[in-house]
Amino acid sequence: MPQLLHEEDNPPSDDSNIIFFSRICKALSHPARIKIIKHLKSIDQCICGRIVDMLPLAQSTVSQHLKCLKEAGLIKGAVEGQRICYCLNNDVLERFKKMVGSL
Amino acid sequence: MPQLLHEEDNPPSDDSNIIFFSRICKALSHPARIKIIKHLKSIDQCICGRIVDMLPLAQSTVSQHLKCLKEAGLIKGAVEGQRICYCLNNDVLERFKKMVGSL
DNA sequence: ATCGTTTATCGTAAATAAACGATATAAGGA
DNA sequence: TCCTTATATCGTTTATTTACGATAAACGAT
Repeated sequence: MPQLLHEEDNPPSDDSNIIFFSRICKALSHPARIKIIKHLKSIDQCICGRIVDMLPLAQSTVSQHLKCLKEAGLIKGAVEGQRICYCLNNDVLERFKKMVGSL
Repeated sequence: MPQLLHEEDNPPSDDSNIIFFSRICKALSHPARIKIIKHLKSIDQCICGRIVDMLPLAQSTVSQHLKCLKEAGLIKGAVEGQRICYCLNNDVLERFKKMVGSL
């Protein structure tokens, strides 16, 4: 019987781990984005507008940073009526921490 | 008696911690540089030329990546006659790991 | 003194990132 | 329906990154 290939069956290769890791690092390579992560950590979740208020940057710039974090998988955004509520994606954060630990 | 100000006396501000952290992340935001770090971790120290051999990149490009890691403080290079011997800077690496832990 | 080896730096081209204002979109309230 | 609010996206400018080949600098060996 031929073996079925499911993504979950194959542990990520060393190389794809490194790619994952470098992507997270890139997402965290800007002070504004680190501040966003720390803020979300401290208050659990946050409306986009509060994040804009927190940072000395234009709304469009903050939106760009949020997109960057979202694309890296570090945060998730949930629509709440008119607003977007952001929170950390702890799975990704934990995977990242583990990999840093093994540095 | 006026208090003398030594750098070491002032714990780094939140902000300068964030700057430090973002710099390290930027240094680790490229797969080649992560490979260099992992390699140095696994063999403790390494002549520049071996690192060049390890990576599918031109010598000048690798030299640039090494410079980037050195400027971030992650590695140190020691002249050994004609060659340069690179090794990790564990102090910086440990400080980074601690900060990741507190994410 | 010259030659080969090793590494760093320079110059440059192409790609990506960061910032902004302007504009689009979507939801809620009048 | 129209207006306001909240957020995302577009278009643009400027700066930075990545990669390379060519060249320079330092050293050891001949």
